[in-house]
Amino acid sequence: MPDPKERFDSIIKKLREKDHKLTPQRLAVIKILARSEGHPSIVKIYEQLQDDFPTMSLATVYRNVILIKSLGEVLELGFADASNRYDGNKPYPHPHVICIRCDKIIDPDLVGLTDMAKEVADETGFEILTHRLDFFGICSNCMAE
Amino acid sequence: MPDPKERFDSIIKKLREKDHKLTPQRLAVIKILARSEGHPSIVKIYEQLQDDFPTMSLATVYRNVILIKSLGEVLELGFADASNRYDGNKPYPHPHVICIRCDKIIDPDLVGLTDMAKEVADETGFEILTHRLDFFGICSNCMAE
DNA sequence: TTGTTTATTGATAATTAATATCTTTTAGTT
DNA sequence: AACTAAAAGATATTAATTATCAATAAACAA
Repeated sequence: MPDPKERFDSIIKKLREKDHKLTPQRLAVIKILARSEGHPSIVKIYEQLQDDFPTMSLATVYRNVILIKSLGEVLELGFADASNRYDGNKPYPHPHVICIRCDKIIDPDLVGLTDMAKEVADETGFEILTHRLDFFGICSNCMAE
Repeated sequence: MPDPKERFDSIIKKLREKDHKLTPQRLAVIKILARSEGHPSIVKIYEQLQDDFPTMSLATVYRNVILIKSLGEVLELGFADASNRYDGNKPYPHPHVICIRCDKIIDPDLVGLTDMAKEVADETGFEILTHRLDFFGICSNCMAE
């Protein structure tokens, strides 16, 4: 797992390059994204900021996450039920394992995916730009119940 | 590709088993799902039925697709932008290649995914129930433009 | 074939996450 | 300290999906 501090600095650097202002709210969102503990949702980020920024608007969280995403510094895991989750710690495509009971998301170690992308490109004639691999199941905690 | 006729019959069989009524609208939706040419969206299915059922409600398409899905006879490819697509021809998990320009979706031949599921299960302690693998890129047609 | 029951349809209202709008505030700079 | 443009906060809007409900029709029995 990349160091959250380094991730924070990378994101700040990109924002400075593009002349975006560094507001306290923005920095706070980035701080959470840089860690991305548990692959938080927008609302989870919003809730985590309630103590420090009680007046913060949910729209501000949306706007900032979208901005960071536009810089390629956060990976969006979009779901059809709109329960999107975000990973600003590893913003590049990588597989996920998702518990359908408790919604926990973890990153497994898995190799051979880039080979697959190449294989698919050769077979289909597509120029493959990105990919997404999710495994769905029940985590050991939830299974114990 | 499984024979659409056989797929149609399998779905009908399951509906009979569960004592669901076979309305003309339902049969028409199933006929399209059994083929699933191009992995249609709800609206695409709706539009295809306009000639034969001009008064059909969009809600009816939604309801029937959801019903068939609840029987495990259609694979839902959910997307965060709500542009969901459906495959009633191969209702089990399989990889997809998606053109982000023209929204075409095709099924590549690809092996080794079940091995991965096993690998992930061993590593994470999850009981893996299903998975989803999408490759995103530009198809050769769109690239030629 | 007719009648009865109950799921399904069609039409529309309700829901809800995400986005847009607009005024106020403030970060960055002169 | 003043200026300017971006961002925040509050709220309205949007749009896909789901829920509601009266009317319809499929399935089945007499």
